Amino acid sequence: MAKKTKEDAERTYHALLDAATELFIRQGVARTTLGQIAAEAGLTRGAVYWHFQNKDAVIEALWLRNADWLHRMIDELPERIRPSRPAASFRAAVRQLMHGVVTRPELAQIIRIVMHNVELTDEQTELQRFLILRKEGVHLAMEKAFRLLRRHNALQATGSPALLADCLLSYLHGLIHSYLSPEGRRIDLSKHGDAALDFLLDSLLAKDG
Amino acid sequence: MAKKTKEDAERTYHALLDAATELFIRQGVARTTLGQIAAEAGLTRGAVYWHFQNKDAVIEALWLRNADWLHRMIDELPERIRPSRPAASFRAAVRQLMHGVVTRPELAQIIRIVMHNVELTDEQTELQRFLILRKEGVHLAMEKAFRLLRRHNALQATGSPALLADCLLSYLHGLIHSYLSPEGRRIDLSKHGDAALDFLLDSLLAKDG
DNA sequence: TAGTAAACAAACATTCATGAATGTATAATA
DNA sequence: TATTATACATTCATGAATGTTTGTTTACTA
Repeated sequence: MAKKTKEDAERTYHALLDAATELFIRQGVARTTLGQIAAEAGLTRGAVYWHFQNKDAVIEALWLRNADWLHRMIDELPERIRPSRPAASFRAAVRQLMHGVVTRPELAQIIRIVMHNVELTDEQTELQRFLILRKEGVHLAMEKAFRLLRRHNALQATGSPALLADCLLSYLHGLIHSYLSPEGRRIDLSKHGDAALDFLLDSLLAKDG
Repeated sequence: MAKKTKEDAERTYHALLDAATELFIRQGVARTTLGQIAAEAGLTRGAVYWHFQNKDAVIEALWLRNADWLHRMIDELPERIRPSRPAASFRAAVRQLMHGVVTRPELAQIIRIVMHNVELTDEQTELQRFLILRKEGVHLAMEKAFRLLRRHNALQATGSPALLADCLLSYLHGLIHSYLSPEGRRIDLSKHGDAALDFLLDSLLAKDG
């Protein structure tokens, strides 16, 4: 087929990512072929290989396109701790994070794919290294936030900032993992998310002035 | 090759499961072929197809072989709540659960494979249905435990037993997921597991006596 | 208005996994 | 001891996914 205008090409690019999202969630990454992705978008494998090197590159591109908001929020996390009410402002920021996962479908999709459909192995692929780098960034920001909270005497819990970050991130991971799971019975974060979060935050955070 | 004695066949069966475990963890389920599993065990694909229908059946068999202790522990959970000190006895039982994951390599392996290397999709495979059934059993036992705790006035948190079970299981899932992850920096449950657990349990449980 | 490069389609070669079918040697058994 | 079922190994046919290459059209650009 012919060359399209730059906007057409961009539309093709997004159409391929959207098609891949659908198929990955419906039938998994391993069972989805690049041919199926192309067909789902009304294109051929040539289009896929023009825009992406391989299947993993599709997932990487999906993350870059859909998870931008998440990384911005997490990077802002330390700055959002107000010296006047550090614990409350931090709690609000974490709530907003979780709320974003619930209300932003494009974010929920890529998180669901990465959580439920990407394998983690000892021998790491390039995609795995890419995702691990992002995770480390998330952890660094969270650890920094907990260091700040301690400096503000806003922590009730003992333990290193790294450990506290691990615990909160593990809990968030578990809650979101359950919420985004295709299984029948799963926690409804839009209703009980804040209450669930509080169970842990009440132990970690001190009560503000 | 020749027919082996019944014990030989059983040894072959376990050798295949062990080989599969190694490869699944090292290079993932999708990138592992049945031929590789056979070769790793010093056998051929014929042996694999004799003992298992397909790759998913290998994982199912692995779960049945390695996760038996886990299911027994979880099923016992409600009975282990002592009317004299309900909160403390429950906390001890949950700790023991997590401790089992840390100290039992065969359990850690299958949990790691199921957490990190089995895809969850909308269109469910037989393996997924199998795993979901086990998960539901786990949730039922945990919910029953929380109902008991409430009846014993051993709960500080409000919220339905189902929600509380969701929260604790999500937290456990997140902690174990991190601990069993192949990434570099991950929480060390053998050192900080109990402290991490307490952060949540202190909010959920009342103080005994 | 060439000419170049982008955006695909289509065909191809290759690899590779699967499943089935068949072969075979021996343990169990009657 | 003859027979049968077991526990594999071996071979083969099929299919499918991948990566690559080549062809074609057209949007830019100098």
